[in-house]
Amino acid sequence: MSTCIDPSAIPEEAPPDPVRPHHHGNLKSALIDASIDLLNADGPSGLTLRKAAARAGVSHAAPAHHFAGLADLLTAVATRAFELFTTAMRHARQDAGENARARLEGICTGYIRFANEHAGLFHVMFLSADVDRSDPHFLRTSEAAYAELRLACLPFSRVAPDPDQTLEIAVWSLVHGYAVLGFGAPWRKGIGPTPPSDFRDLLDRILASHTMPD
Amino acid sequence: MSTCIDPSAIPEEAPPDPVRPHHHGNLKSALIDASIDLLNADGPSGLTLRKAAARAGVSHAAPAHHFAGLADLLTAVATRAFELFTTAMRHARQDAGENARARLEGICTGYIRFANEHAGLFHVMFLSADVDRSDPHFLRTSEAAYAELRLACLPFSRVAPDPDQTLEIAVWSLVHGYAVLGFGAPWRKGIGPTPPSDFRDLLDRILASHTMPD
DNA sequence: GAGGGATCTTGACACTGTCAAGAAAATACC
DNA sequence: GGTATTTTCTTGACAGTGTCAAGATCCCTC
Repeated sequence: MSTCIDPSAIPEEAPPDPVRPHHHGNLKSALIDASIDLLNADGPSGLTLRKAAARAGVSHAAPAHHFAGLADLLTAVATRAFELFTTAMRHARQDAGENARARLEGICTGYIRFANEHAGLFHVMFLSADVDRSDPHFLRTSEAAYAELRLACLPFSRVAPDPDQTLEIAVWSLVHGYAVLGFGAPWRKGIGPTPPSDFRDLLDRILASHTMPD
Repeated sequence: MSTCIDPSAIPEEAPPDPVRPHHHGNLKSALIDASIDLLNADGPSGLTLRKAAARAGVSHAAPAHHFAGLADLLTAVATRAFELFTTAMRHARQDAGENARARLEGICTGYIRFANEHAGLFHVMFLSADVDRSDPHFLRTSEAAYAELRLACLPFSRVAPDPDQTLEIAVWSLVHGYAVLGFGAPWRKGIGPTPPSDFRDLLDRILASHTMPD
């Protein structure tokens, strides 16, 4: 009897999708990737739990098993983004060579360029009200990014270590304010004046009263 | 027959609400007020078209006749907020007296204090992705706020007028970055280091290389 | 006083995040 | 190896959101 029917010929009852098994395999990471794609494509409001799920090829409620909610996904995205941010600044520093001043400049340039080129991500990292900024994993990676900037400021400290961190806060506020008030993200256009041709002039004003280590 | 029934006794058919007439009177302004209340109470995500309508005592679709959509309401709220912002800085400047340096410091202090005390509004003004920042009315009021800061920077310009606006952009970026990276809004907690005891130290670094006009 | 435009309401739609219940697969356990 | 449990995902539902269409109501003008 069994020979009468070729098992491979009959339309089998429920092989739901041979290419996509029931288990995704690495859905958590895939959802973060999808979210970053959506943010880069459509800006801060382009990210949605359901759209991220659809882009990862999964039903709308699947993310709930990996993220407690939208805020949790946003926090994970911001965390991943800070890793990219740190490596971007690190590369900018390395490209700048050995000179301490050039290195700090490189960090700041990387900071601003990242804000412009990844405006959606940058928005989530710094401006989203939903990210849980007390999350331990988020804290660790964001502080790693700040450490990169702090390290570049160290050679310019009036006293080392500066107890009030005045210089690094000044540089950090300057570059962040400049990046945020800028210029590049289409949904932030027209916010301010034309940026100066070179950020160096602004940095000069912060470092003017200091000895140049090189 | 008519005497059999006291007209004031029967539950009349449809006097919908004697205290609230069909026409609100000044709904557009009332919606902006309600939105500001909601933002101050519940933060940036507390503002909703329907909630603003309910708070103004009006049906959920009524705002559509005064605002093209949520983005339009947000733009109007941001515009109103910039007016408050400007007067706040102006008061801070007047309280600071005649000394140019003290006046600039007052402006910056007012800037930061406003960001902390009206965090929800500040978020909409500067950080919301939905505000139409090319709206003429918005542009006018926001530029008035910037003018207040620019005016306070004028006495410190190396050359007057500074063609590159380097100084004012430096001060502006510094104070804005400091305010945004701060400190005060509960949903932004834990973002950075402890702020220095006084913003004056940071301002010193911007103005160090300049002649003090007073 | 009648017409017309502005203003508001009601109802509906698609979309959102979130929850509950169940199916399917992987894993643990005996 | 076979069963039980846990993890993972699906389906379905719910309230809340912005937005649109159609109608009721009011005010103003002619």
